Amino acid sequence: MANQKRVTIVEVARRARVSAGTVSNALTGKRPVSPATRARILRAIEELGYQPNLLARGLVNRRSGTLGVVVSGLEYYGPSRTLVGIEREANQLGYSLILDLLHTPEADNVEQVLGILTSRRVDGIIWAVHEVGENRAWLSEERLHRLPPIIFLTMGFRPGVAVITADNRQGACLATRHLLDEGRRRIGLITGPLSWWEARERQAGWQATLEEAGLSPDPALVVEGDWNAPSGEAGLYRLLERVPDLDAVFVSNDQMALGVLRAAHLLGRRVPEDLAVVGYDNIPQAPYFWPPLTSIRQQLIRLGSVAVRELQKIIERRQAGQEPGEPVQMTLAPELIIRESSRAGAGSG
Amino acid sequence: MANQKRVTIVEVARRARVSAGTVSNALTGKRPVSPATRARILRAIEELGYQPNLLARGLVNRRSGTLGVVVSGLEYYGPSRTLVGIEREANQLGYSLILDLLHTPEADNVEQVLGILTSRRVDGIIWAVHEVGENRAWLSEERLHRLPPIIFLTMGFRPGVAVITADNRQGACLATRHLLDEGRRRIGLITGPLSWWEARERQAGWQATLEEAGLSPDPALVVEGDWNAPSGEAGLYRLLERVPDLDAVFVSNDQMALGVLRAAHLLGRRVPEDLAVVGYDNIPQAPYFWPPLTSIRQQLIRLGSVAVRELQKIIERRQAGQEPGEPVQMTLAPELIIRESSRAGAGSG
DNA sequence: TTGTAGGCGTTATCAA
DNA sequence: TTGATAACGCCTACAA
Repeated sequence: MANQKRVTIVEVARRARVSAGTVSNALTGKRPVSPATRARILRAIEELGYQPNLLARGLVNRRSGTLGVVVSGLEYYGPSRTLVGIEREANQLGYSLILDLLHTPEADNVEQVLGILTSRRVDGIIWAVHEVGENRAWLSEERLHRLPPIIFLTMGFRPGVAVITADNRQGACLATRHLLDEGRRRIGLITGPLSWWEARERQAGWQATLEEAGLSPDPALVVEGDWNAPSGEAGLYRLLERVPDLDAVFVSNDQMALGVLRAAHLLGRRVPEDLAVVGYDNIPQAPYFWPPLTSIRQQLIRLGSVAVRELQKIIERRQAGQEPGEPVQMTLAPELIIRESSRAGAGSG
Repeated sequence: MANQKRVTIVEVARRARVSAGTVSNALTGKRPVSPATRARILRAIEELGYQPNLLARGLVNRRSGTLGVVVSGLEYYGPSRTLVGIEREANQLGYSLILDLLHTPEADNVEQVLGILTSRRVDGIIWAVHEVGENRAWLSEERLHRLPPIIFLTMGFRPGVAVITADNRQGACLATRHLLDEGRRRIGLITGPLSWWEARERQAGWQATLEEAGLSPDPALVVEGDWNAPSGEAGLYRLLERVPDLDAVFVSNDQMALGVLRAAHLLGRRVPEDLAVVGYDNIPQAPYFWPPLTSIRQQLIRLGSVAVRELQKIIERRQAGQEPGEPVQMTLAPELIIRESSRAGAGSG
């Protein structure tokens, strides 16, 4: 296994009795090759078990055929869905993915991650890290200039930056309006940590919808959670202390909503009769909560695939030496999934 | 931005008034460089914003510094945890990850995936695809020989193949023994699809434990599910038809257990008084099920990190031209997490 | 349609 | 300790 000559394009060429360049042409199709020689070449490749070296290829072409993907919160449902969408589309377009995880969205090793991706000469970057606190501080026009094309997921729009995101505000509107339509009037809100952009967006949607309906978004109706179930449970206790006649809660994710359901159960408040509950994310378990949970579905897989396609456009434009043009800023519509936890007529059967 | 000369190691060298080789040595530390010149070099790097080109480096070193990771079922809890562990450790050891997803474990594009990873010259591969049906048919000694070092997760041991896996059989033993200890005697089983190795292992653990206790693992006690909640729900109905005095179920994952809990609820069977339930995986929602679900925790993050470390050992050995030696075959111990769904004394409060 | 020469950005070898 | 020089494996002019 050791003294085998490494099989390169030159070996293939030798075997097929052509030059290396011709093999290259046969492989990439960038220049015509006669059927006869192509056949010889393919046979040689087959016999030798030749595999082109993409490192070498990338070196000369100055494009690696890779995309850097930076993700946080992969342990949650949302990010992993998005990653699936990214991978699928990237694969489709012939890119490989170089994956980097930030173990917390506030991670301080951003420069290190960017450095590695740059050194690996990725053709583009997808930044799928939740916008939290100051974790976009590094994002300056100057910094972007020294980076490959990059597209951001899940953050607010800002000039000069390509952003694609699910419409969180709209999702919250759908949820809140639904509760209003069901005749609820004292609608509480359990948010995610307000340092998170998404949490603030969802709060804004709730607030706007209430105001539109002529109701006051009383601060007493709002409790800040931490995305996890225990904070949802605690949140409902707090809310009911302050607002005993609460008749609905919009909870910023399903995980916390699960805590809310438990609290309601323990307090003997019937859901939905006494208290309607709507979550967010529509995780796979939601239909099996007790009662089944109304929630907001986001097009997360689609988010991922759209991001890749848009990124590719940017890459190609830059490759062609064209001006970047106005960066995409796109928003994907959410969808309300109604289940028993908020349905007027629903009993607990 | 166009007529800027690309900043390579040669540019740095020119600016620091040394040769390219010296810059390389300063960077890699493979050969000594005098403090003075090193300082000049570092300054030049700084001023130029130089980023080494890892493609070129990989080409000459014949090691890319990347690991290929092939995963299926990323939408589930387990695989994404494992991936987190892999990424963390890989990062630690200085590897980048090239990610490939199989959208179904029976995927037929295995050769394509292997081809890409080989072409990208990954230093090693982690195959984190569930063993299902014939999806290991490609795995032959001959095939392995033409591949970079590779380590498999989640499959049965076989000679000559490096495998690291959570101990599914042991997990099932823990679950079943716990139910026996709680005084249960008619213990049903809802399995995953039996084409899955893990499902069979868990069944084997259940069966062995029953036999050990002198009980018969009556086939009537077994129903095959599909890992999803509806099949768990349907499974309990079927089970109770056949075995009306069933007093416990071991369910092969938490998702199906969620369905079981719903079925029990709808039938008015109290959990755990009438029916004890144990799941598998210990997903984050499990403590918030109603009642909170007893489950089996697997060390999935650890599985990932151990896999990377073991893979590195193999890589280094091969790099050093040593014989591969006996491949690792390691099993990680699971842990029983007891909650109300199976606790004797537990009421539903 | 095919061959030849040169270069992509690094590192390793051999001198100095 | 440092500097030339030759690979690494592939692609692209340019020439034939």
